[in-house]
Amino acid sequence: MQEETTTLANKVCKLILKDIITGAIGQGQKLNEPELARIHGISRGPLREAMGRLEAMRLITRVPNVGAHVVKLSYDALLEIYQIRESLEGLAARLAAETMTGEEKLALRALLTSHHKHLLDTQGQSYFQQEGDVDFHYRIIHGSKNQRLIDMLAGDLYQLVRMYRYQFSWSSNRPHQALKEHDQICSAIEESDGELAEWLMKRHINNARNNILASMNNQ
Amino acid sequence: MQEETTTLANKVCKLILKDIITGAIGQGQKLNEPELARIHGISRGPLREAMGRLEAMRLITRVPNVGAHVVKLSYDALLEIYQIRESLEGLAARLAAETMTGEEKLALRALLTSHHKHLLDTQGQSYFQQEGDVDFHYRIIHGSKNQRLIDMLAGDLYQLVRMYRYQFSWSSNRPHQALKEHDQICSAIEESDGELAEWLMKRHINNARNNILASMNNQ
DNA sequence: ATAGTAAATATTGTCTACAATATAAGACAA
DNA sequence: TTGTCTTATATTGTAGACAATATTTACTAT
Repeated sequence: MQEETTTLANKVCKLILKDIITGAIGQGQKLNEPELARIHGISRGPLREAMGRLEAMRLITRVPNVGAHVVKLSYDALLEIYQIRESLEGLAARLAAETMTGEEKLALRALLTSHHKHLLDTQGQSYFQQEGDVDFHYRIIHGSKNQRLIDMLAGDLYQLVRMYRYQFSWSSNRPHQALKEHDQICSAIEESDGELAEWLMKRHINNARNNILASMNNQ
Repeated sequence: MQEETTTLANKVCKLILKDIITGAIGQGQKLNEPELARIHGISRGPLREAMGRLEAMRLITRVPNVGAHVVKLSYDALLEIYQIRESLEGLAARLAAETMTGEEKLALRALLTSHHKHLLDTQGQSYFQQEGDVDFHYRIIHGSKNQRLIDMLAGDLYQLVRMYRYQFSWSSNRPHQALKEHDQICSAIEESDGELAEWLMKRHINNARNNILASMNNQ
């Protein structure tokens, strides 16, 4: 087994990333460089590099000579993200339908079968449901074979979505419906019907968006 | 007039960015830290921060303990970008049609009028035509009012597009057609017809994409 | 001559110290 | 008490030196 060799900035970046996503470092909180460096036992050099990456992901914002703060989540920003996801994941679904190999399609179907089983076992509501959703979308994104698209969706954007899931905990209260929609998308991909896959994916994400809107009005 | 105060990393980042986009620093070229620092008269600290941002824009790639290299442009990557632009700028056009103020719409029309005049004066082919195209798309993107979308399109993605324009010099040999398409999009926006604006923008970018494909086959 | 290995060099990663800027605390006047 | 200015403190930005890793060069054996 090869020893995983990486840079300090990388390791610390992942640690801080996790703290931000889970909320251990709260929204709007200031990131103090000497303090963070001390906590992780490194110097400010690599720490600042780590912070630079978090800034690139737009999880923190930096002002020269002032410092870095964790972004503040808002429903408006979340809706913006879902608009973008609808466009981009729609594209991803179309490309996936056109280019996924038979093997990949089988694996996607197998994933859905396992989700279906889990949903019956746990009667929805479980944490698994969230991760399952992520997995499904993740596979389709990668199935698009468009590297730039993959980077945009599976990189920065999904970190933010994860952050919202942790901290807004809106726990999509429509697991059966969502799974059914996944099924439809999967079928379209199996039949290499790109146009349909795109349309279904856009509707699927739009439904999720409306779900968010509804939970907004409840508060 | 307020003195523009910023950080060394910021300034040097912009300088190197320009050199990469114009090709002064060629594709695939290694970026030597001590050398670059000496050239710009700064230390390696801020230089590395600047490089971090260029990496975030995906204009350079870094490998731990090895170093940074300028990305290599390829038709495949360019086509990937145009697929994404088609989706995202289509979305931007729809949102712009739905949310642009009367003032913004007037300014957009004025821009097109000026482009039309320029095209007659210079019989196309001019450098201006490129920048004009950028301006038009830029305004629509900002008209969308979706900040995340604006960042994605007007930020990283457009730097790459500029780099391709400089170094592939495919000088879209269809200025009249492109201007006509801009006109149509502008009209749809003026009428607040979001659906049509989206459809026209997607076709517009797809045409540009086909133009690239054609110039690929010529080589 | 070539392949492989070991020393030498160069480059990147990291740390510490200092300079520049911003923030907080305290003194003074209204 | 409140607002403003001055001073003190803390934090960020930058520089330079050292450590760790990669690359090149030189050498040896086949």
